[in-house]
Amino acid sequence: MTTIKDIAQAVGVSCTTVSNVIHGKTGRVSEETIARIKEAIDTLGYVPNMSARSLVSSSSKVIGMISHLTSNKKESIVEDPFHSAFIGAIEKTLRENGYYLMLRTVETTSDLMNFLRTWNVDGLFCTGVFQDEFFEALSNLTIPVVLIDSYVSHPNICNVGLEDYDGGYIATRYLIDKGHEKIAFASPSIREKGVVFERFQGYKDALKEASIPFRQDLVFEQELDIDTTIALGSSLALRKDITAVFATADILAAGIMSGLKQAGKKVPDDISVIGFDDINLCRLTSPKLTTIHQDAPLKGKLAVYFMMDKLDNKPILNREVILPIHLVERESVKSLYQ
Amino acid sequence: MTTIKDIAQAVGVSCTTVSNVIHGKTGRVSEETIARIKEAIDTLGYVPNMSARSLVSSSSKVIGMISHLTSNKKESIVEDPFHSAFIGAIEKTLRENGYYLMLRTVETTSDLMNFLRTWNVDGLFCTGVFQDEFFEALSNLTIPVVLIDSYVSHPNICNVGLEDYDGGYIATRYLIDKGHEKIAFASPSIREKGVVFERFQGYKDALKEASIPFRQDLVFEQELDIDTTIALGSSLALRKDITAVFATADILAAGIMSGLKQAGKKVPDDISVIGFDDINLCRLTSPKLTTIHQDAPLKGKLAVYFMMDKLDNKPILNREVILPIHLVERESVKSLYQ
DNA sequence: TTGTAAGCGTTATCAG
DNA sequence: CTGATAACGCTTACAA
Repeated sequence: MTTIKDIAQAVGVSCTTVSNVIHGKTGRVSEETIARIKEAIDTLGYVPNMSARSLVSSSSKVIGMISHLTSNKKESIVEDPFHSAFIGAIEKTLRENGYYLMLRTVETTSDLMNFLRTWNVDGLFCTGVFQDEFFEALSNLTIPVVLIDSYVSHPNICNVGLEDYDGGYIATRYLIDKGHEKIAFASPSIREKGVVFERFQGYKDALKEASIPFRQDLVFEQELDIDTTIALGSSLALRKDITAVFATADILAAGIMSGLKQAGKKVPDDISVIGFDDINLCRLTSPKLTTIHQDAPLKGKLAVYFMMDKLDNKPILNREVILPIHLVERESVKSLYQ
Repeated sequence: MTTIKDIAQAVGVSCTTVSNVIHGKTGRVSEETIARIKEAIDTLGYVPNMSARSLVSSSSKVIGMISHLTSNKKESIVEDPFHSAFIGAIEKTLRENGYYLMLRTVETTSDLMNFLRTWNVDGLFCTGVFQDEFFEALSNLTIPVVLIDSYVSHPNICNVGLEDYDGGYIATRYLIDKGHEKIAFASPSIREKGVVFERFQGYKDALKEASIPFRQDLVFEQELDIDTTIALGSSLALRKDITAVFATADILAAGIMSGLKQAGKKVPDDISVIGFDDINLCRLTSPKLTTIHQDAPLKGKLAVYFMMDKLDNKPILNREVILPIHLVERESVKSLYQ
């Protein structure tokens, strides 16, 4: 393994000079030395040893992508097809900026702290953080933290999120405009200050605006695994009163459609369904799923931009960016008029 | 940050002793010292610094999950919903064994080498490796390499794969048994010694066995992005002669079904479709997709077991494990008889 | 313009 | 049973 020392010896200079050249602190080094060092680096195939760098600088160029395992969710972040969509974008952008991505699942706050110190982690991405002890810990960190899809706020922390409230509102409003009144709300568990909570508010406000009374027995909180979503669809089929359902994730919506169909119901003729996310799946179901669109790769890219600005100590003008959503009309909602 | 030195001072012993206790080299240390050291570790919150460890031991507990960017594929591994299914399993199992997972996309062989040396990477996972210069480089590494879904073989390298040939054969045979003869083969590009190549052989052999002539104009090599798959479906609808299509990935199959439907064809009445992988999507399309099942999380788990055995220098009895597949009959294939 | 030397946290060797 | 000490590769004052 070629080290700085090897380069220094080969060229006949000191380690300092080599190190300086490597870091572009080239002010005090002659053109010729620079050239010879650069050549030696190439021919000897020098690669910096990050462990050594990290040891001396207590910074590692490692960015952690953290999946916080809450008690009920057993699998790690990458299980979720939606999340995996932007993790690719994150790796790419980080790499282009000279950083490395570590994936890590943590269960407790101290798991997280240990991880950070084990590697001198330089920065952190997290998704779906709530107002709890874990968030508390995050906000006390000295390294940059960028949250994705989280409704918790702190001066130290950047957020990239979505118009979730608007999404919930627009989806519901769309159903109402099509003449629906008995609109079910299906989602994973609605936790305060969470993405789903926001969409839920949008749903309720749209109802209220249309003077449709909110009914608690129309909200269905479910796990997102395929069996439960399909089962939910089947049981929804039994509810004669419901004419439409707003599901806060496309995979949920698709599962419901499948269950509905299994129970002999036709979408959208018997019951309308609208989703959220606009993943590819929406174009593969039949009927194709009407949904609220969001741009997942852009989310990832923006998250990394935030991260880079913070790592470079650039001033952050705005800690939050909220990406727009819009409705994509396809075939899963029927108008009750005419 | 608490270091070994801090612990040593607190307890009143040397760093060596602390280090020994940490590593269970406890033979030569008194019970009492051990207890006191352990307590100090707890109360002071000591966490080992991996950079330092890595520096001195040239091993880092970092395992790389490599995505090899070939010229045509632009995005990184995690973009693929299928791959993300087992990457979660990998992170989990690695973590349980005290390792860390780095995700990294590389374009060239030297990118890879640089990455390895930068971090003293202890082991590597790769998917979809072909017989090329990149593989050459992998097989010359001194660290454990575990390949997933690759048909290249080398004494240094472990493989976890699938009965791809059988899958291709069984899928095709199933269609033939249902009376189909004009069976299209749809897949991403068929590269020698690749997963798809094997499935293709299975397809051809099943045809041959049934004395159905193989026709090159029935094979469709396509990208897997949703637009092209749907377009393929639509264009397949124009081919009056085809009665069934075997797609080597469920996302492909689903796209084709969608395109077919868009072009006014009914699956399976007008044309039958069979997929491969058995991802959740299969139960969300309508008709539900008949497919070849594989166990993706198990793949991930086994890959890690291989990795652990190699890292522990356990003897590897068998460098290859081939997971079984089986047919899952759903609704997308129609029998042409009666 | 370049070099010396200390030190980052850990482990391993060898000597008490 | 325990402790010095050197070494891993790199950066950074400080010297020259």
